[in-house]
Amino acid sequence: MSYTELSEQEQLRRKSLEEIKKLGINPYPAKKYDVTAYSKDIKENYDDEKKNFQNISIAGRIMTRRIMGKAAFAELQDSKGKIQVYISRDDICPGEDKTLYNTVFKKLLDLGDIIGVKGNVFITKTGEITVKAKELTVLTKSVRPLPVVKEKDGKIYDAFSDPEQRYRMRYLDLIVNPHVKETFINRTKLTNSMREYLNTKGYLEVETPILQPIYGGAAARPFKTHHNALNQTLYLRIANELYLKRLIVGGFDGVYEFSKDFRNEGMDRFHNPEFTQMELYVAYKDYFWMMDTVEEMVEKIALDIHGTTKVQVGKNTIDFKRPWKRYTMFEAIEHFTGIDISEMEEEELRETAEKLGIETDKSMGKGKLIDEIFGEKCEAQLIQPTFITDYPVEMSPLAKKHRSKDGLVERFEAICNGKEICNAYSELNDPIDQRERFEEQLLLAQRGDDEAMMLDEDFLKAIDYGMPPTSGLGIGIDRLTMIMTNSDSIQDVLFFPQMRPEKKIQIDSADKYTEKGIPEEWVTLIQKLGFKTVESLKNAKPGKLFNDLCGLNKKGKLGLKNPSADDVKKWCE
RNA sequence: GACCUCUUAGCUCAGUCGGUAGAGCAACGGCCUUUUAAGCCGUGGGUCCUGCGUUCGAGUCGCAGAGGGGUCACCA
Repeated sequence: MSYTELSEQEQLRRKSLEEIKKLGINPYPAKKYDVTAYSKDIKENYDDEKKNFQNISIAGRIMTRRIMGKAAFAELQDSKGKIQVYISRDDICPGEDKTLYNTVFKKLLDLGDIIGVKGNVFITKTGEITVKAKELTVLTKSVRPLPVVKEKDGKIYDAFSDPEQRYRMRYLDLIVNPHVKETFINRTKLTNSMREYLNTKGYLEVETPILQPIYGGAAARPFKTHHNALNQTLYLRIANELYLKRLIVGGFDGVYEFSKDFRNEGMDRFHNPEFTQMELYVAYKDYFWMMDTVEEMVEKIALDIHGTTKVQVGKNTIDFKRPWKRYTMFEAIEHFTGIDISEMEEEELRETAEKLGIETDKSMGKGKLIDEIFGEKCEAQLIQPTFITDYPVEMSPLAKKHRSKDGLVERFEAICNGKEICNAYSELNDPIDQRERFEEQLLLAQRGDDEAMMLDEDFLKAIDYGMPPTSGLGIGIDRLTMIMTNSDSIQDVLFFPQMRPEKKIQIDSADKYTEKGIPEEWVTLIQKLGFKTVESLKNAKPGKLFNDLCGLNKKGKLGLKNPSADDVKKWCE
């Protein structure tokens, strides 16, 4: 990056950086800085009677600054929040030399710079808890201006709100928008709480392959990659179900994994190509047991994050208090449409779906039709956490057939705020049935379903040896986090959501210009005027370019020797 | 992938009927020793997303493209 390409403010900051160095101050010191107090703790615990928090050190970013002659107030932001700092010239410069205040603090430091302050806490006349600085240390000079967000009485002015910028530069979002940090802290609280719950129950956290030779455990298009040494196609996992089941075969009673999964499908506010699921498998249990477990676990999570089971999500207050409502899928459909479809065959289902205004096509079998009706007519209306049980067998090739109802499997999903948050089964452990189900999937694939599951011989082999009756669960961590943090987009609960790359403008290097006889010192100026490649100069109007270049030279006081109009004309040929 | 919509200063945004761009904050120069979005006076800062077209003249109109957001489709 050359100097003249920088904005005015960036240039000034770089100049300040040099000035600081000239004063013998290292703007990026190597030595550790001992922080002994944090903004939030000071604000919560300072007691003016006791005069605690004396001789403390804090460190953070300068967020606002108000300078009044020999004294100044600054707001410092550390990892926990903001606190005001009072800096008076004669406190930080007790001797004759007032450079640290007059020059360094007043002139050379900017908003966004990171400093350390040592001093005593007191309360100002206006009642604000403030650190009175005795020492000030420059810890990091920032050479790019921060977006400026102002706040008064909890009201935000000029918020840094462009979603593109916020997601591409999440670090800025985190600095400037405090609620963002809160969301991500709560995300980690959520996984910690869940992990704690599972560990207390004695289940083992494990890790299984992300690169898989055969993708399985869900219906989705995968990301495909290639391993050179093995000369083999590998897929990024879409789920880890089949590996965790192998571990149950291997004799573990309960295993779980927080699993980054990858699905090569559309993106919207509920979908990101990589996302996180927690999958849990417990031997000798069934799906009724698993419903109790999910209720208990999610209730605990709500309590750990919010201290209550009630969570505000948009306009809705969602109460995770046990027990949750339970519907079979047929009951739910009857409840919301008034139609009992439990005895219907494929043709009648198709007609019913059409009557309800749902588009159908020939590739849709019985199970898919039922699923569509449910998805269209019921799901969005389920706001309070609700279990939907007993799904059609066609949609669930890894779930055990229902103990008493033909054509159904022992499966449930928990729906909350109109969206699925988890999916669980009594796992299919009959190896013969499992093989047949995979073969049905192959037929579906031939019928044109490009998300049908692949047949995994190695997994079938494992099941042949005998997997105990097992209940399994997959719970969407991003979705659950969205609900628990009142976020309406998945991008708000992922630090770095997937984005298209920013377009790079093609820029020629300086030697391409010098080859044409253009002096090197003019190259950055020419580029600043929009001619990023030598080729593009052919489109330039030489007279205008000549004027512009001399203008920049004069305006920027660069002291370069102006080229002649003829020189410039030659450059443009 | 389709449709709708947005893109102007470091940030948030105005910009009328087509006439070479404005505000607040931030920055810079002043005044000011406890301010509360501190204030007051002054100054600088722009590839109006990109390209092409219409026009004497385009931030503004048309077409194409890029990126973002929303809705739909697919999915969790």
